[in-house]
Amino acid sequence: MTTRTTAADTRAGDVPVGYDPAQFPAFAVTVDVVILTMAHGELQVLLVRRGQAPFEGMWAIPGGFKLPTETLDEAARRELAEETGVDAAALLTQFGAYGDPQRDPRMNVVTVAYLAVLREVGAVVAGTDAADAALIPIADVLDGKIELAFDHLQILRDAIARVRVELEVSGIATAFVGATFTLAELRAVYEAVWGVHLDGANFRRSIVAESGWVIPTGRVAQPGPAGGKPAELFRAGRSWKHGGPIRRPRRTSKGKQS
Amino acid sequence: MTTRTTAADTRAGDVPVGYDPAQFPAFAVTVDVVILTMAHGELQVLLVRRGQAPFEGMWAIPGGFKLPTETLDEAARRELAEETGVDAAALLTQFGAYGDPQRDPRMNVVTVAYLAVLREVGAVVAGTDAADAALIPIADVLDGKIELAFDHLQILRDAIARVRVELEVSGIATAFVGATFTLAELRAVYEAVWGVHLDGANFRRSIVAESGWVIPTGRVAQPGPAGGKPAELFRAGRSWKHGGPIRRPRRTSKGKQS
DNA sequence: GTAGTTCTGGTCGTCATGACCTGAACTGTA
DNA sequence: TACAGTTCAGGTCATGACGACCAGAACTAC
Repeated sequence: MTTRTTAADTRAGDVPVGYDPAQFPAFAVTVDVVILTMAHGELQVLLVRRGQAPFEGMWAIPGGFKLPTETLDEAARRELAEETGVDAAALLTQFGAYGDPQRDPRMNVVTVAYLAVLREVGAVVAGTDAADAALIPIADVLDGKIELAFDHLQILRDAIARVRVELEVSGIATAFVGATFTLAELRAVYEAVWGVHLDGANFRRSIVAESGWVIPTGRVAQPGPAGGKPAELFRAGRSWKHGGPIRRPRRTSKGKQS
Repeated sequence: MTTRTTAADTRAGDVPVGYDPAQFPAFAVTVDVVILTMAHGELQVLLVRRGQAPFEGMWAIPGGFKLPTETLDEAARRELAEETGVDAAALLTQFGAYGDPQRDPRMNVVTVAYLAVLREVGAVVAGTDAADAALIPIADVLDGKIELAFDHLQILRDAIARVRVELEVSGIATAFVGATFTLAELRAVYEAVWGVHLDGANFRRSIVAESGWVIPTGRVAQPGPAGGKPAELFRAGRSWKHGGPIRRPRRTSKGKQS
């Protein structure tokens, strides 16, 4: 705070108006989008397979360069649209930036990571080259069965940690399900992300007590192949930006555990 | 996901090995560190006064350029040490990246923002040029009494939102207080950050119930000028990275409200 | 028709928590 | 020294949230 001598010490604000861009360290800036979805009762991530070195043939999180004319959020939105066809800025949550000089062996690239939670990515992926992109269960990645390029394993880990918190503080859960959904579907989201078992009856009690969070549509869903009483259909109520309906249990309830 | 034509569509991974750096949009990357502390019962932020255009004379969050040889975390650590003399990577939490093309009128700068929670920044600040840096109550900034340069108001808002969550999910609270502290001091942190009133007796009950979170030292603190029974002194126990001791009350308890 | 399944609504007991109270231990002042 | 004021420590009490569990309703499959 006293004297600043090296270029590194120069504060951004101290740059003179007529600056020389080459005078400051330049970086490539990319945006990576971790696209999560629920499929077959599991949390899955959309990955693309790399066709070139380095890490050729390995899976990676989709992403691309930020343009000088767009914000980071806009870049993430563009990337999400390119990968899935979904154009929805509201679903994107920035959760981290990664700038290790060695993270890309070719050049010094800083990446900003976004989290996108979608329903039904499967149909979109199927429409593209299947060898190029696929939904992978996150368990397979975290277990090391699927190896990721660059530092993308760390990015994915951070994304999952973030969505776990987000589920509690913002209640992003309804983004995983469709426009209308049953409480069992919604509960499956919490169970898969948190890795806990939640009692259906208690879950219902908590959700409906959080007034306005979900809104009954009056219609009921088709029962599954196993039968059972048809479930009420709900739609998302109050925006999930303003607090979650239930809290992650501290003492884990009995039953399956992640 | 099908065909990629524009340069913007090119994925980072698709860059050939023998690349030309000028071929990709280059950005300056800076790291800004929001340094928060408690003083006079208020949450305060360390700000520096700008000496040059643009935004000359306005207050700004301290920061500087990332070097090509360091990670973002290292850059933040270096900046924190430069501003406060404190060298502690553990206190730094990355919470956001900002890349609006217009955020700096001179050049296209992407900044990565870090949160640092310290005790007793006052002594450090007093040792430097007082006109250059100062602790400002966040209320004065949020109220608009103090105007910030660039998009630093938004960055500060995000920092505060983050520390509120962090207090609950990671229990960063002990970073605000000294090596030893009373429960009243610790409680004041929660009250200031969350803007709620917490009953002292209930607070004690919750904290000591979270076994291992704080550890009694056996010593007692000097009572304040108003007297009162001397308070037990505690030290931080289990690392605050692994969950918080108390939860933010949902239904606000009666008393002062932020 | 029966068994199996799922959803809905309910009870019950436990535990967390907010509100409150009392005594202990200190300060400053009369 | 006596006393008022303050803070801390420990307790009680009532309410409410929540986990565990049960029973009936409504469906599918055999």
